[in-house]
Amino acid sequence: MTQTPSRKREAASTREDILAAARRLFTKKGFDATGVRDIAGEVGINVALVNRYFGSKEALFEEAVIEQVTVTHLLDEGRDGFGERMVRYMGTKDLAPDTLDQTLVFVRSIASPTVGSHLKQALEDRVVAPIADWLEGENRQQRAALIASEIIGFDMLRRVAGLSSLDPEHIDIVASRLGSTLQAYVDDTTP
Amino acid sequence: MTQTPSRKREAASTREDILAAARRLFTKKGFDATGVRDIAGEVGINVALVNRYFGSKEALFEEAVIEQVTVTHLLDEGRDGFGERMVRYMGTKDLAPDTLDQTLVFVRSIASPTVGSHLKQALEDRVVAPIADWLEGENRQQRAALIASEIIGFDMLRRVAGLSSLDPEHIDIVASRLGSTLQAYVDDTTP
DNA sequence: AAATCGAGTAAACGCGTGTTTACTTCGTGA
DNA sequence: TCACGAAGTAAACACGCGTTTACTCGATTT
Repeated sequence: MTQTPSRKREAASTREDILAAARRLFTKKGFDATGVRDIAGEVGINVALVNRYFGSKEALFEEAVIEQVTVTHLLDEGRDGFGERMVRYMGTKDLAPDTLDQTLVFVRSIASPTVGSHLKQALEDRVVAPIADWLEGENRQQRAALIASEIIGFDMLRRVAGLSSLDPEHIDIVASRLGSTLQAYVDDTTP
Repeated sequence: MTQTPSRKREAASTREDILAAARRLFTKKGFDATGVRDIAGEVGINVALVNRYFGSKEALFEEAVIEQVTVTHLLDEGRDGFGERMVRYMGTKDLAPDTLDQTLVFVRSIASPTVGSHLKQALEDRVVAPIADWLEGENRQQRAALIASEIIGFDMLRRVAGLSSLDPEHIDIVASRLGSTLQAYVDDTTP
């Protein structure tokens, strides 16, 4: 009668495995619908290790998700052609990503009594504020908020709600329209 | 020792009270974060009555929320000036409504394993499809999906995420920009 | 006035959750 | 080599959930 064989016994890589599994599951099902036993099961470890390494499920979410929230990499390519580039990027993303996906985890966890407020703060500090700084002209705060809202709204309806009219096969129609909408916010030209 | 005084003893109005409390709480906290004991507590009745009148929490959600989803009343005033009118309507809604609020309940329950799929279906059948029928010209499905995504995205960031840059005091800036964006989708004029 | 039937209550059931405690197992340095 | 500390496990804890069962109460009906 062999016991369940114990694991690699390497704290650092186990920690990373937990983080990776947490990102995958939090993205797929959101914070509340993801159990610590789900995470431990994916990694192949005992439940207690999650709390041992991260203190709590909430703290794990903080490190696995919140600390990773960023948007600067999307702004690096400059303001020219931002709209269409962004829509094509967002509009062809995989429906079932196996890594952290910021939009999905945001939409699927924003209602959580536990981590919802953390996500709101991260959106404000790490998404909208950097976009506002990146813009030029007047009303940057409002334009940045509108840019974020259109991108998140689009991604929510396409990938979370599963609207087939926004499938990648219609990317050209969507990219030309939503793309120029976003570009108008970037360039500060009311259409 | 007086027992807890029993209620009015009127089935029809009790049922309505449960429906009203359910709409309020589902809107405020979403399906998963709302307990049947919360609902019963608001009405001032015993928990068992909820299942007695509605069968299950899920069936209660169906009757209290899903069956109420509609968008036609927003389309009645015609296509002229739709964009600005819609943004002003959405942009000045109360932050803490005490009745069913479609956007809030959608965003806060879309990740639910229980009712998420019902909400997706309702969005497709009772929101996007009627908008598409209401439009004229080409690519109605895509334009309708984009209209819905912008409105929901805006409302989500303003009222769920609480972005202060979208506060009613900035309604003029937002209405002129997002309003003309929406109008361009309605009129089928690429800006 | 007694019988009846439905509205409402109290209490428990079974299950799943995040977390904690006590234990075992293994690699390594004195 | 052997003890020590860390990595991992097993099992339970306390709690909240949706749901169900058995009961009480009260108004209406005959």
